[in-house]
Order: sequence, then C-alpha cells, then structure tokens
Amino acid sequence: MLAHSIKRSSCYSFNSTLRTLLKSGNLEKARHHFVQFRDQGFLPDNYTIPSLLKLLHDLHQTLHYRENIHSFAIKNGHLKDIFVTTGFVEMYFGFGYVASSRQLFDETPIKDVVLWTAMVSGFSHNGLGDLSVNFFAQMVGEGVKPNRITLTSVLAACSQLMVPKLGRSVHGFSIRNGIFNPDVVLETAFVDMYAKCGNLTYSTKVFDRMRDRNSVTWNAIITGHANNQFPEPTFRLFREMIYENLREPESSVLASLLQVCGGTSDLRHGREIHGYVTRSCRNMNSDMMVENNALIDMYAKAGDLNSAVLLFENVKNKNLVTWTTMISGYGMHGLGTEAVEAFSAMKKTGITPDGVTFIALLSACSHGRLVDEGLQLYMSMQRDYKIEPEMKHFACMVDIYARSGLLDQAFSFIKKMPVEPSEFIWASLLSSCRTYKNVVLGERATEKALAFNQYNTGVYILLSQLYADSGQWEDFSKVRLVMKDLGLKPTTAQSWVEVERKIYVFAVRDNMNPYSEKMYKLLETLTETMHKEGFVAYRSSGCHDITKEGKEGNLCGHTEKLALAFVLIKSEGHRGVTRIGKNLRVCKDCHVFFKFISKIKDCDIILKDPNRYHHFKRGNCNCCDLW
DNA sequence: GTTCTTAAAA
Repeated sequence: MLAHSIKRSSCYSFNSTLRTLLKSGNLEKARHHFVQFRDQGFLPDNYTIPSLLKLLHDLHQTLHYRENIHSFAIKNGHLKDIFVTTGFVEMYFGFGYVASSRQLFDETPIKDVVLWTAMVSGFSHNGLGDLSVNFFAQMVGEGVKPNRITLTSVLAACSQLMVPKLGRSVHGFSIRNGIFNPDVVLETAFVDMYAKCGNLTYSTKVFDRMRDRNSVTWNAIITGHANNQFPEPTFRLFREMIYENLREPESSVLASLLQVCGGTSDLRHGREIHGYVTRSCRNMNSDMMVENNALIDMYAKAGDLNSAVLLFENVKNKNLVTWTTMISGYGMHGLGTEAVEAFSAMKKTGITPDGVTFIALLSACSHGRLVDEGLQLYMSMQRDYKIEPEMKHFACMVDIYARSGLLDQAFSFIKKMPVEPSEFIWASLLSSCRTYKNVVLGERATEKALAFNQYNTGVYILLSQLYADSGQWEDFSKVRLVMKDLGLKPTTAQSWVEVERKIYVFAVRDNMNPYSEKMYKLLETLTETMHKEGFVAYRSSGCHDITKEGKEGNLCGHTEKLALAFVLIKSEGHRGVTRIGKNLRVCKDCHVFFKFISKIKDCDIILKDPNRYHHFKRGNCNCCDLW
C-alpha cells in the first residue's frame, strides 16, 4: 500500500517535470529524465503517455517505437482515457496513417471537443480538406460546441479547398457564438484563409481590426498580397511591419518578400531587402540559412546570376536547399555545365541529393542541351540514390530529348512511362514540335493535351504557330477559328524594363509613352541597318505574319523591342547590363534583333521570358537559338 | 495535473 502510493506520487512529479521540460523545448534533458524514470522501474501512466508521445515526436523517433507504447497502453487499459486516445490519434495522423486515426476515433464511445478538433486538424494536415470540413459539420450536428482551436483548424481546410463561402460562414459562426474574443491565432487564420481564397478585401479587413498581431499574422498578410500579385502593397506592409513592431521580421517573412522580387524580376526591392538583411543584427543569432537561400533564388530569378553566384560562394554552411537553388539558377540561365559541376561539388561535401535536386539538374540539362549527361543523371538518381522518378522528372526527360530535336526519342520515352503522361508533358512536346516543325507529332501531342483541357489557350497558340512556321496557312486559320468559337483569346503581350529606379511596362502598339515616336523611328533605322549587315529576320515566323491581321490577332507585339528601344534612348552611351522581362515567349524575329543590338552597341542584354533567360552578348545568345 | 491552433526558402 505504502509502496504503491510512493510510486504514484513519484509518477506525478515525474509527469509534471517532463511537461515543464517539453514546454521549454529542453529535449535532451527531457529524454534523460524519461530514461532515469524508466530505469528506476516506473511505468508510464495515462498522464505520462501524451507527454511521452510528444517527446518522441520532437525527437523524431520511429513509428515502430511509438507503436510499442500503443500496445502498452492497450494492455493497461489507458485508452479509456480520452487524453491518451487523442495523443495516439495525433500520432497516426502525423505519420499519414489516416485510417488508424479514424479507427481509434470510431472506437471511442464518448468524444469531446478536443478529440473532434484533432480529427478536423489531422485531416487537413494530410491534405484531406473535404473530410476535415465534413467532420466539422458532423461535430456541430451532434451538438458538440467547437472552440477557437476547432475553428482555426477548419479554416486551414477552407483555404486548402479554396472555399471562401464556407470560411465566411465559419467567420459568422465564431462571431455569433462569441468565440472571437481577441485571439491572435484564430484571427490570423481568418486573414490567411481569406487571402488564400483570393479575397484580399476581407483579409485586410480582419487584419486591420486586430489588436495584437504576431509575426505569423504579418507573414500571412504579406504572403497573401504577394501571392495575389500585388507587389506594391506587399512592400508597403513590410515597411509598416518593421515600423509597428519595432523588431526583426522573421526569416519566413523575408523569404516571402524575396519570392515576390524573384517572381516579378524586381531587383531593386530585392537588393533593398539584401541590404536590410546585411545591416540588421540578425546575423548574430541565426545561421541565415533561409535568408541566404531565398536571396540566391531571388537574384537568379530576377536575372542577376552574377550576384547569385557571388552570394552562393560566400555562404559558409551550404545545405541541400542552397545547392539546389544554385543548380536551378544555373539551369534557368542556360548554364547546364555549371549546374552539373555544382552537383559534383555538392556530392563532394557529403550532402545527399533529393528528388527536387534532380528536377533542377535535369531541367538544367534540357536547357543546356546535355542529353547524355541528363540520361546518366536520371539513371544515377534511381540506382545510386533510390529516388523514384515522379511526373516532374518524366517531364524533364521528355524535354531533354525534345528540346534537342530528338522528338522520336521523346515520344517513345512518353510511351514507356509507368504513369499516364500529364497535360503539361504533351504541351511541352508540342512546343518542341513547333521548334523543329514536326507537324505530325505536334498534332498528336495537341490532341492528347486537349483531352485534358479543351480550353488550354497555350496549346492552340503553339499549334497555330507550328502551322504558320510550316506554311500551312489554312490549318492556321482553322485553329484560330476554333479558338474564337471557344471564346479563347491569346494573352496580351507585355514587356517591362527598369530604368533609373522606375519600372516601365510596354504593351502592344504602345503609343502612350512620350518617347513613342522616337522609339519607333529608332527601331526602323536599326532594322534597316540590321538587314544591310546580313542579319536575317524570320519572315516565315508565325508572329510576323499574324501581325498583319491587326491588333486582335497580334500574338507577339514585339513589346520587347519597344522596351529595348526605350532603354537605348534613355541611357545613350551607358554600358551596363540591360534586363528586360516579357510575359510571353520571345519571338524569333526579336531574338535576332536582340543579338544584333548586343553586337553593334557592344552591350549585354538579359531577356527573361516565361521559359528561361536569354543572355545576349557580342551578337550571340546563350540559348543557341533553341528555346 | 494533461490532449487540439495560424505563416515558412529549392
């Protein structure tokens, strides 16, 4: 009797110490504490088990080890305690064993809010937003009143499913039931949900009304604006954040911002953030891993590969993401060899590549036309690293063959794939068919791609360009007619360039610019000189002939030429690198023109299109005229 | 005496 009560009280104090250690994140001490407890012959009770599961989770212990505890709990009747059950439900969700969690839930006769909430949150964490929402509805139907944590969890599912209506009704529910007492986490979840569903108005409304905001809140509103393509408010919010909080933004906030800079090629803001990162005292207490990786990615995506490489070389602790980012950076700038070399260097440091690394590598090989290397790497990935290829790897392989003109090999690779090829794969094959004017295969690829999505504008455009390039004008017109019938319009071409800290955007037949007249005149003179010097324009090129059809049918608009002319006028005599961006693929005619300008003006031009970067230098482009 | 919560770089 006495011994029993001593054991109980020791168990009690052990449990509370373990909880304290876990809360403060003192993992090693917690582990040591548990080992001592076990070695003294104590057995975990129903209060111990939830904490123990949390400890094992934080220590990344294997599932097997935790299953032993499950058997122990069953044997000792601990599963009668709903706290214990909830712990195991969570554990199985964490390993993706949704069915096990569900079974445990079903076997529990009396369910409380917390167990229900664990289900709602577990489903959404496993990408099963619909089940999460269903369980939420079922719970309310059974008269269990959700708490603020339940609501937060179901909101994650709403964002996942992109159902703002449901999110809104949850919002209403929370207000009606008074669950909205200032709670940063719940409010943040609303900000995030509305932003993810594309409703920035509501998102901002909730955000503005909040009394307390933490870094997650700021990150949610900033990423929300960033992902919805609103760069200006994104940066305004960033400045506000620094001002209001009077403290350092977290790495993730900076990473989101840099992602925006990379996506919009906004080098100016990107450099500003780089400056901020360098000046701030964050370097003292963090390894800057996330910041550095995001910066390297930003520089590469914004077209300044030199700065990306410079930073990369200066980073001392490179992790897998650092290397993969650099490899992908080389790839998008057409430097396949450099990408492969970086990969070898990475292996030498003892870092093991993962599936993402190989996507970056293979895509670098396709843009650098390294067919053999690509194939070698693809085989090595499976043989040496036991990485199962996924759709993205297959797509890269098809592209490696197709981009190099080995269309038949690309096609037979597709036929041998163990899974059904995606829409994207067929569209990319079609794109290469256009480059190499292979009408037969191009038509086949079109058919396959359209079977996925009849309204894929890009596919129709590519097919029409293929016909135009092959001189099949009747077929060209047919495609255009089909597009018209389906109500599909080609994307309007747009180019942009930054001059003297301002970004100028050029649309088709842009006459709004005060320099318009000068620009068109300059283009005329330069084109004349170009022809005299023997630079051949692609007269048969699709976009050139289409231009004759008038404004609506204009696919290219040569907006990149307008941007270039603008730069030439504004920065006469200046010999820097010019960076121009375009929302559509560069047309062949403009490509020749850019090569010519880089030669006669002896300047470097970097042109970004949705596929890759073109580096024009001394009359050449590093894409070797295939892209 | 305890269990369930938001954002996040390739």
